[in-house]
Amino acid sequence: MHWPATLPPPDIEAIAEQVFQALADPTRRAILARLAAQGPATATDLADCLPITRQAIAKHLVLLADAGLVTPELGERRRVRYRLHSAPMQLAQQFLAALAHDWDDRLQALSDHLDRPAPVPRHNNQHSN
Amino acid sequence: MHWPATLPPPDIEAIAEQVFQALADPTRRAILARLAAQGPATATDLADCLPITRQAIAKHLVLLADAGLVTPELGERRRVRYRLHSAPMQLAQQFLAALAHDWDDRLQALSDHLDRPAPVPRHNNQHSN
DNA sequence: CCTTGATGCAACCAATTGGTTGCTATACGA
DNA sequence: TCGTATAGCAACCAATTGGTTGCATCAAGG
Repeated sequence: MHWPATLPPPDIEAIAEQVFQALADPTRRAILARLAAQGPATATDLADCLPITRQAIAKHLVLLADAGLVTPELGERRRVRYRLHSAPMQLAQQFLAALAHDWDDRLQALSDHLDRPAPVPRHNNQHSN
Repeated sequence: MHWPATLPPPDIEAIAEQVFQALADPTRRAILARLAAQGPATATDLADCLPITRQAIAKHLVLLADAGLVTPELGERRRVRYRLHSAPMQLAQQFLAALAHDWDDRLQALSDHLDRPAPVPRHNNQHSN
């Protein structure tokens, strides 16, 4: 399902998950690389320079379109050209950055806490061990 | 295969691919979230708070360790605790950022090129609309 | 010594995935 | 009108994946 790219994304994590899944496959990355290098292309075009069938390409393009990384646009002769769209990747990138930062924060807090399991009270009235 | 984390990564793209693959799975993200929230844990610990078996967790941990997101450390009673490691995620994040930037550059160049197939001369002699 | 709890390994299973072939429909050109 | 080329759909297939059960092993504690 393609939600219009102008509306704010319903869930950053969902977008990020789709982008991760999309980018985890080498064939998908090849498709994206081709689109980045030569601009919009049809599934048939892509099948010409990749060692798999047009239908396999088409399936990948559906997945990429769902992730928002690519948008289909109807051409003149009922041909559908797919154009690259980098916005969701930047979203995923921000998500990754936030996640890494969050992890480091939490782990730092944990380590701080575990280093001082019984913080020394300011008064010297510790009444037991 | 665990290459020692002290050596420089053999290939950024390979690391990124593994991180993407790792982060594409919700169970794996749950494991990582748990490790971020409560610190290092064993596969058995994780199985206690997730609805799948310890062996399933263990398989995910192998994958996560391969991606470098987690490092196993041998504990006292032959127990193996897994500790979170955010470095490869930051690498993947940088990879994503570079990729997005590269795409935008190439697409901008393409669009520039296609917009001016015959560059307009500087004089105001545009002879048609 | 025997029980208990934790790890590791292997086999197995079902669902998903990446890919193919085959078919239909449609748009253009000779 | 017929031929060519492209897009879309469905069925099928093999490999991978996420998960399970079962078993052998090892470390402590009674």
